Amino acid sequence: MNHSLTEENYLKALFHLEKNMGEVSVNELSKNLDIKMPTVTAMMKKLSDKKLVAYQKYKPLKLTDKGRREAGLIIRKHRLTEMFLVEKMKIGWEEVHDIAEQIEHIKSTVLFEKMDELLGFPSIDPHGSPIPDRKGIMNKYSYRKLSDCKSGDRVKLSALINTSNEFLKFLNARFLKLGVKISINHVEPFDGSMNVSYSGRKNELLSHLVCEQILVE
Amino acid sequence: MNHSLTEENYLKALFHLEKNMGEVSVNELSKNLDIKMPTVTAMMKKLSDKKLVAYQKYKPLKLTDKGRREAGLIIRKHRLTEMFLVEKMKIGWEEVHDIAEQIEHIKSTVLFEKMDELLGFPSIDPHGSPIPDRKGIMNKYSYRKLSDCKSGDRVKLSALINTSNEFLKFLNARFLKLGVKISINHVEPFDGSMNVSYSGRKNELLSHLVCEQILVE
DNA sequence: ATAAATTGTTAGATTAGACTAACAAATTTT
DNA sequence: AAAATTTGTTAGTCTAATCTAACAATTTAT
Ligand SMILES: [Mn+2]
Ligand SMILES: [Mn+2]
Ligand SMILES: [Mn+2]
Ligand SMILES: [Mn+2]
Repeated sequence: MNHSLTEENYLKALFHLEKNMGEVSVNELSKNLDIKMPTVTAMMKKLSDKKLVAYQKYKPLKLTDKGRREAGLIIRKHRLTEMFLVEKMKIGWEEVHDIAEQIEHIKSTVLFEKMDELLGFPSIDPHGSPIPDRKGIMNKYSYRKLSDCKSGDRVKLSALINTSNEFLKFLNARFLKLGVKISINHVEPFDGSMNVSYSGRKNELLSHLVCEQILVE
Repeated sequence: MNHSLTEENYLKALFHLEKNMGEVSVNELSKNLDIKMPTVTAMMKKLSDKKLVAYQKYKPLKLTDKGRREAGLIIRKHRLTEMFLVEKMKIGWEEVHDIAEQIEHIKSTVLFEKMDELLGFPSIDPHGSPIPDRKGIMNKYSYRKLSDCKSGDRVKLSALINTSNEFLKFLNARFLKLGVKISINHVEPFDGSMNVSYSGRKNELLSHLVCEQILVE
């Protein structure tokens, strides 16, 4: 129940890869963390000793229930922090991830309980991602991609797949943020780009690549 | 300009010992950090290479100006954090030190600038200790100890020498906090204990040991 | 079914930060 | 001044987390 910062980052990465890809290979985790494969193998054995990962040579990596719960709790701290930084400290949503990446490792129950309380027990972070509960359980959301919508649809921007600094700045420049109601005027059949309108902005053009990163309901 | 958490803790400890004791020995620093002397010697050499400590074999340890500035900046982050946790997050002053001990190592300018701004650029932390400025310079305060006051004095509780969890809980139990106006009714010559009154509490008895930990003006 | 490419493991080295044991210098006591 | 004590340094070991090089297993392509 007490892990190093390094172990925590491995758990978190594994959790996210499992969620997005299903089976996770040593190679994938290695690339994701930018850490060489032998180092990853060594850490998997260590986490296996701690019963956080079910490790078997040459088999896909799998978190144990315990490992998944612990990872969920770290992600909870990460997302509560991001929400706190945006809502209570007025830091831009494109700046909070790097700070949360560090604060998620702080050992303190009271700090995160206070954040939770002051935020009114939020269920999503500033990018629309779900905040795992106190047991580390994360609800998966069921939004669809903006790129899957059709001409005439009127939808609400609810979450993001890509939450990188660069993408968030791209959205800032176009006044796109969570909650914005988007009307799809036209979908260009050739490249899948969309002509959309939303609060104040008329006929904004969004590439297919961008529309694939945006989740709506 | 980029130090490990470990290096930062050494710098901070050195800073505090220099401030309180003047000359600092390897032995003192070793005891203070609860790290064996050979480890401390090794770290002093490392910090010497980084021009943060002026290290000479068998001589007292001395921070360089650079080292003192860097230490000041870490203490600044620590104390801004404590103030933020108490003022903005309503965490008890006896709980914030352990959290700040971790958050002081977070790498982020915006986080601490926001704290500073939201707090209205405070000059002291929740225990009355001065917050170093943006250059890492710390004003030393010129309060006197409650134990140095005499019968009939009316003073204001302004800072604490001991800021341990236990002492803070002791003060909590007696409703003693920063800003409280204390009237000294009587000083017992035998053991130096004081009979004092303050907002609501009449004839509270404080031992000499306790009075020595309280700074007033 | 082989061969080639990719993926994964093992072995051995490195760095940061800790330790103990042994020795040396400095300080204090006698 | 000599002896005893304390303080500080050096040398060598350990663990966590990283790496590279070499080899082995698995998967993919031919
Ligand atoms: Mn994030
Ligand atoms: Mn992290
Ligand atoms: Mn403190
Ligand atoms: Mn610290």
